[in-house]
Amino acid sequence: MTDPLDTVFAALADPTRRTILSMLLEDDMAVTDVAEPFAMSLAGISKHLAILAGAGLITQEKRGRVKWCKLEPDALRAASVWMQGFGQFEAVNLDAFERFLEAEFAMDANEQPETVRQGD
Amino acid sequence: MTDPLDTVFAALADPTRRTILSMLLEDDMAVTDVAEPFAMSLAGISKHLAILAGAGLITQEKRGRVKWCKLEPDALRAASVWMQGFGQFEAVNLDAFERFLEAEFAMDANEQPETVRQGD
DNA sequence: GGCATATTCAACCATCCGGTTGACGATTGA
DNA sequence: TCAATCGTCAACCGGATGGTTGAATATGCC
Repeated sequence: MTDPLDTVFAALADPTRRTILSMLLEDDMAVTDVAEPFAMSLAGISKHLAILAGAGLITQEKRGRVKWCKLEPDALRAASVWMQGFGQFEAVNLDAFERFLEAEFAMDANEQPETVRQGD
Repeated sequence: MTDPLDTVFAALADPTRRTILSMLLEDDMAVTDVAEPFAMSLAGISKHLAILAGAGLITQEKRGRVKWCKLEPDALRAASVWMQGFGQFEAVNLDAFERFLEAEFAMDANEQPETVRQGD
Protein backbone atom coordinates (compact mmCIF):
# COMPACT_ATOMS: atom_id res chain seq x y z
CA MET A 1 0.00 0.00 0.00
CA THR A 2 2.82 2.38 0.73
CA ASP A 3 4.16 3.81 -2.47
CA PRO A 4 7.92 3.32 -2.92
CA LEU A 5 8.05 7.04 -3.62
CA ASP A 6 6.94 7.62 -0.04
CA THR A 7 9.96 5.90 1.42
CA VAL A 8 12.43 7.31 -1.10
CA PHE A 9 11.34 10.90 -0.63
CA ALA A 10 11.10 10.48 3.13
CA ALA A 11 14.63 9.08 3.18
CA LEU A 12 15.88 12.04 1.17
CA ALA A 13 14.16 14.56 3.43
CA ASP A 14 16.80 14.25 6.15
CA PRO A 15 20.04 16.20 5.72
CA THR A 16 22.10 13.62 7.58
CA ARG A 17 20.93 10.94 5.17
CA ARG A 18 21.60 13.10 2.12
CA THR A 19 25.09 13.75 3.44
CA ILE A 20 25.62 10.04 3.90
CA LEU A 21 24.55 9.43 0.32
CA SER A 22 26.99 12.02 -0.93
CA MET A 23 29.75 10.42 1.10
CA LEU A 24 28.96 7.08 -0.49
CA LEU A 25 29.30 8.65 -3.92
CA GLU A 26 33.02 8.53 -3.49
CA ASP A 27 33.36 4.99 -2.26
CA ASP A 28 31.74 2.18 -0.31
CA MET A 29 32.12 2.65 3.42
CA ALA A 30 31.84 0.71 6.65
CA VAL A 31 29.19 1.83 9.13
CA THR A 32 31.78 3.09 11.60
CA ASP A 33 33.47 5.16 8.92
CA VAL A 34 30.17 6.62 7.82
CA ALA A 35 29.47 7.67 11.39
CA GLU A 36 32.88 9.16 12.06
CA PRO A 37 32.33 12.75 10.83
CA PHE A 38 28.95 13.11 12.51
CA ALA A 39 28.33 14.34 16.02
CA MET A 40 25.91 11.52 16.54
CA SER A 41 25.97 8.12 18.15
CA LEU A 42 26.82 5.10 16.09
CA ALA A 43 23.39 3.65 16.76
CA GLY A 44 21.83 6.79 15.36
CA ILE A 45 23.79 6.48 12.15
CA SER A 46 22.93 2.80 11.99
CA LYS A 47 19.26 3.75 12.05
CA HIS A 48 19.74 6.25 9.25
CA LEU A 49 21.50 3.62 7.19
CA ALA A 50 18.63 1.21 7.79
CA ILE A 51 16.21 3.82 6.48
CA LEU A 52 18.35 4.41 3.40
CA ALA A 53 18.53 0.66 2.83
CA GLY A 54 14.78 0.35 3.31
CA ALA A 55 14.29 2.91 0.57
CA GLY A 56 16.67 0.99 -1.67
CA LEU A 57 19.04 3.93 -1.83
CA ILE A 58 21.89 1.87 -0.44
CA THR A 59 22.65 -1.80 0.02
CA GLN A 60 24.59 -3.25 2.91
CA GLU A 61 26.79 -6.29 2.72
CA LYS A 62 28.44 -7.81 5.73
CA ARG A 63 31.95 -9.10 5.18
CA GLY A 64 33.47 -10.38 8.35
CA ARG A 65 32.41 -8.07 11.15
CA VAL A 66 32.31 -5.06 8.87
CA LYS A 67 29.11 -4.07 7.11
CA TRP A 68 29.83 -2.27 3.90
CA CYS A 69 27.42 0.35 2.61
CA LYS A 70 27.08 0.83 -1.12
CA LEU A 71 25.19 3.55 -2.93
CA GLU A 72 22.40 2.41 -5.26
CA PRO A 73 21.78 5.45 -7.44
CA ASP A 74 19.26 3.59 -9.58
CA ALA A 75 16.78 3.74 -6.73
CA LEU A 76 16.44 7.43 -7.45
CA ARG A 77 15.19 6.77 -10.93
CA ALA A 78 11.50 6.33 -10.10
CA ALA A 79 11.49 9.51 -8.05
CA SER A 80 13.36 11.37 -10.73
CA VAL A 81 10.92 10.23 -13.38
CA TRP A 82 7.98 11.25 -11.24
CA MET A 83 9.37 14.74 -10.82
CA GLN A 84 10.13 15.13 -14.48
CA GLY A 85 6.42 14.93 -15.14
CA PHE A 86 6.17 18.37 -13.62
CA GLY A 87 8.55 20.31 -15.73
CA GLN A 88 11.17 20.67 -18.30
CA PHE A 89 14.11 20.41 -15.94
CA GLU A 90 15.05 17.10 -17.41
CA ALA A 91 18.69 17.70 -17.95
CA VAL A 92 21.14 19.01 -15.44
CA ASN A 93 22.62 22.27 -16.49
CA LEU A 94 26.15 21.02 -16.78
CA ASP A 95 27.46 24.27 -18.14
CA ALA A 96 26.11 26.22 -15.22
CA PHE A 97 27.63 23.77 -12.79
CA GLU A 98 31.02 23.92 -14.44
CA ARG A 99 30.95 27.71 -14.42
CA PHE A 100 30.06 27.54 -10.75
CA LEU A 101 32.98 25.25 -10.05
CA GLU A 102 35.41 27.45 -11.92
CA ALA A 103 34.18 30.55 -10.17
CA GLU A 104 34.42 28.88 -6.82
CA PHE A 105 37.92 27.56 -7.32
CA ALA A 106 39.08 30.86 -8.67
CA MET A 107 37.55 32.73 -5.79
CA ASP A 108 38.88 30.79 -2.87
CA ALA A 109 42.03 28.78 -2.54
CA ASN A 110 40.78 27.55 0.82
CA GLU A 111 40.56 23.90 1.53
CA GLN A 112 37.38 22.10 2.38
CA PRO A 113 37.03 21.46 6.10
CA GLU A 114 37.17 17.85 7.11
CA THR A 115 34.11 17.92 9.31
CA VAL A 116 30.72 17.38 7.81
CA ARG A 117 28.63 20.46 8.20
CA GLN A 118 24.91 20.17 8.40
CA GLY A 119 22.04 22.39 9.34
CA ASP A 120 22.75 24.31 12.50
CA MET B 1 18.80 26.89 8.93
CA THR B 2 16.88 24.08 7.37
CA ASP B 3 17.95 23.17 3.90
CA PRO B 4 15.26 23.86 1.30
CA LEU B 5 15.76 20.31 0.12
CA ASP B 6 14.52 19.13 3.51
CA THR B 7 11.14 20.74 3.10
CA VAL B 8 10.78 19.88 -0.57
CA PHE B 9 11.54 16.20 -0.11
CA ALA B 10 9.44 16.03 3.04
CA ALA B 11 6.53 17.60 1.18
CA LEU B 12 6.91 15.07 -1.62
CA ALA B 13 7.04 12.14 0.79
CA ASP B 14 3.27 12.16 1.33
CA PRO B 15 1.05 10.52 -1.31
CA THR B 16 -1.84 12.92 -0.71
CA ARG B 17 0.42 15.85 -1.42
CA ARG B 18 1.86 14.24 -4.54
CA THR B 19 -1.68 13.64 -5.77
CA ILE B 20 -2.54 17.28 -5.12
CA LEU B 21 0.46 18.38 -7.14
CA SER B 22 -0.57 16.20 -10.05
CA MET B 23 -4.09 17.63 -9.88
CA LEU B 24 -2.66 21.13 -10.06
CA LEU B 25 -0.75 20.17 -13.18
CA GLU B 26 -3.97 20.52 -15.13
CA ASP B 27 -5.14 23.80 -13.74
CA ASP B 28 -5.19 26.12 -10.77
CA MET B 29 -7.74 25.08 -8.18
CA ALA B 30 -9.58 26.44 -5.16
CA VAL B 31 -8.93 24.78 -1.83
CA THR B 32 -12.42 23.30 -1.68
CA ASP B 33 -12.06 21.82 -5.15
CA VAL B 34 -8.69 20.34 -4.26
CA ALA B 35 -10.25 18.68 -1.24
CA GLU B 36 -13.29 17.32 -3.05
CA PRO B 37 -11.93 13.97 -4.30
CA PHE B 38 -10.27 13.11 -1.00
CA ALA B 39 -11.88 11.28 1.89
CA MET B 40 -10.40 13.82 4.25
CA SER B 41 -11.59 16.91 6.05
CA LEU B 42 -11.13 20.29 4.46
CA ALA B 43 -8.88 21.32 7.32
CA GLY B 44 -6.66 18.35 6.62
CA ILE B 45 -6.29 19.32 2.98
CA SER B 46 -5.68 22.89 4.04
CA LYS B 47 -2.76 21.71 6.13
CA HIS B 48 -1.33 19.73 3.24
CA LEU B 49 -1.58 22.79 1.02
CA ALA B 50 0.22 24.87 3.63
CA ILE B 51 3.05 22.34 3.65
CA LEU B 52 3.25 22.41 -0.14
CA ALA B 53 3.30 26.20 -0.05
CA GLY B 54 5.97 26.17 2.63
CA ALA B 55 8.12 24.07 0.36
CA GLY B 56 7.51 26.48 -2.51
CA LEU B 57 5.86 23.77 -4.56
CA ILE B 58 2.66 25.78 -4.86
CA THR B 59 1.62 29.37 -4.31
CA GLN B 60 -1.73 30.47 -2.99
CA GLU B 61 -3.52 33.65 -3.92
CA LYS B 62 -6.75 34.75 -2.31
CA ARG B 63 -9.30 36.37 -4.59
CA GLY B 64 -12.50 37.15 -2.81
CA ARG B 65 -13.25 34.35 -0.48
CA VAL B 66 -11.63 31.79 -2.74
CA LYS B 67 -7.98 30.88 -2.33
CA TRP B 68 -6.47 29.69 -5.56
CA CYS B 69 -3.66 27.15 -5.57
CA LYS B 70 -1.08 27.26 -8.31
CA LEU B 71 1.62 24.74 -9.06
CA GLU B 72 5.19 26.02 -8.99
CA PRO B 73 7.12 23.34 -10.84
CA ASP B 74 10.38 25.27 -10.65
CA ALA B 75 10.60 24.42 -6.98
CA LEU B 76 11.20 20.83 -8.00
CA ARG B 77 14.17 21.77 -10.06
CA ALA B 78 16.71 21.88 -7.26
CA ALA B 79 15.55 18.53 -5.93
CA SER B 80 15.52 16.99 -9.36
CA VAL B 81 18.97 18.25 -10.13
CA TRP B 82 20.24 17.08 -6.76
CA MET B 83 19.05 13.57 -7.50
CA GLN B 84 20.49 13.52 -10.96
CA GLY B 85 23.83 14.31 -9.45
CA PHE B 86 23.91 10.71 -8.30
CA GLY B 87 23.50 9.37 -11.75
CA GLN B 88 25.78 11.68 -13.63
CA PHE B 89 28.47 13.03 -11.36
CA GLU B 90 29.92 9.90 -9.93
CA ALA B 91 33.34 11.38 -9.54
CA VAL B 92 32.32 14.91 -8.70
CA ASN B 93 32.60 16.46 -5.28
CA LEU B 94 28.98 16.60 -4.23
CA ASP B 95 29.65 19.27 -1.64
CA ALA B 96 30.37 21.67 -4.43
CA PHE B 97 27.33 20.40 -6.21
CA GLU B 98 25.15 21.17 -3.21
CA ARG B 99 26.54 24.67 -2.93
CA PHE B 100 25.76 25.12 -6.58
CA LEU B 101 22.18 24.05 -5.98
CA GLU B 102 21.81 26.32 -2.99
CA ALA B 103 23.01 29.23 -5.06
CA GLU B 104 20.53 28.44 -7.77
CA PHE B 105 17.70 27.99 -5.34
CA ALA B 106 18.47 31.30 -3.68
CA MET B 107 18.20 33.05 -7.02
CA ASP B 108 14.84 31.47 -7.61
CA ALA B 109 13.59 32.47 -4.19
CA ASN B 110 14.48 36.09 -4.78
CA GLU B 111 12.18 36.50 -7.70
CA GLN B 112 9.09 35.08 -6.09
CA PRO B 113 6.00 37.09 -6.95
CA GLU B 114 3.75 38.64 -4.38
CA THR B 115 1.87 35.79 -2.84
CA VAL B 116 -0.22 35.16 0.21
CA ARG B 117 2.37 34.28 2.78
CA GLN B 118 1.06 32.48 5.77
CA GLY B 119 4.00 30.51 7.04
CA ASP B 120 5.72 33.18 9.01
C1' DG C 1 40.14 -18.54 25.88
C1' DG C 2 39.77 -13.82 26.29
C1' DC C 3 39.67 -9.23 24.83
C1' DA C 4 38.89 -5.58 21.43
C1' DT C 5 36.15 -4.13 17.46
C1' DA C 6 31.83 -3.63 14.62
C1' DT C 7 27.11 -3.26 14.63
C1' DT C 8 22.55 -3.81 16.15
C1' DC C 9 18.81 -4.31 19.62
C1' DA C 10 15.77 -2.60 23.21
C1' DA C 11 13.97 0.70 25.81
C1' DC C 12 13.11 5.23 26.40
C1' DC C 13 12.31 10.21 25.40
C1' DA C 14 10.88 14.56 23.04
C1' DT C 15 9.10 16.20 19.11
C1' DC C 16 6.87 16.15 14.69
C1' DC C 17 3.22 14.54 11.59
C1' DG C 18 -1.26 13.44 9.70
C1' DG C 19 -5.62 13.50 10.93
C1' DT C 20 -9.99 14.89 13.38
C1' DT C 21 -13.62 18.17 15.30
C1' DG C 22 -15.55 22.54 16.47
C1' DA C 23 -15.28 27.35 16.55
C1' DC C 24 -14.10 31.37 14.13
C1' DG C 25 -13.24 35.37 10.62
C1' DA C 26 -13.96 36.81 6.05
C1' DT C 27 -16.65 37.19 1.98
C1' DT C 28 -20.66 36.69 -0.99
C1' DG C 29 -25.25 37.42 -2.29
C1' DA C 30 -30.43 37.37 -1.71
C1' DT D 1 -29.33 42.12 7.46
C1' DC D 2 -28.63 37.48 7.57
C1' DA D 3 -27.58 33.02 6.07
C1' DA D 4 -24.46 30.34 3.32
C1' DT D 5 -19.83 29.49 1.65
C1' DC D 6 -14.65 29.46 1.94
C1' DG D 7 -10.86 28.57 4.52
C1' DT D 8 -8.03 28.64 8.68
C1' DC D 9 -7.17 28.23 13.67
C1' DA D 10 -6.88 25.81 18.02
C1' DA D 11 -6.93 21.92 20.58
C1' DC D 12 -6.49 17.31 20.70
C1' DC D 13 -5.11 12.40 19.44
C1' DG D 14 -2.32 8.29 18.02
C1' DG D 15 1.55 6.99 15.77
C1' DA D 16 5.91 7.90 13.40
C1' DT D 17 10.55 9.99 13.66
C1' DG D 18 15.14 11.21 15.33
C1' DG D 19 17.88 10.85 18.89
C1' DT D 20 19.99 8.86 23.25
C1' DT D 21 22.08 5.10 26.37
C1' DG D 22 23.27 0.51 27.69
C1' DA D 23 23.21 -4.25 26.82
C1' DA D 24 23.76 -7.86 23.43
C1' DT D 25 25.63 -10.30 19.35
C1' DA D 26 29.10 -11.35 16.03
C1' DT D 27 33.57 -11.42 14.45
C1' DG D 28 38.70 -10.87 14.49
C1' DC D 29 43.07 -11.13 16.80
C1' DC D 30 46.69 -12.56 20.14
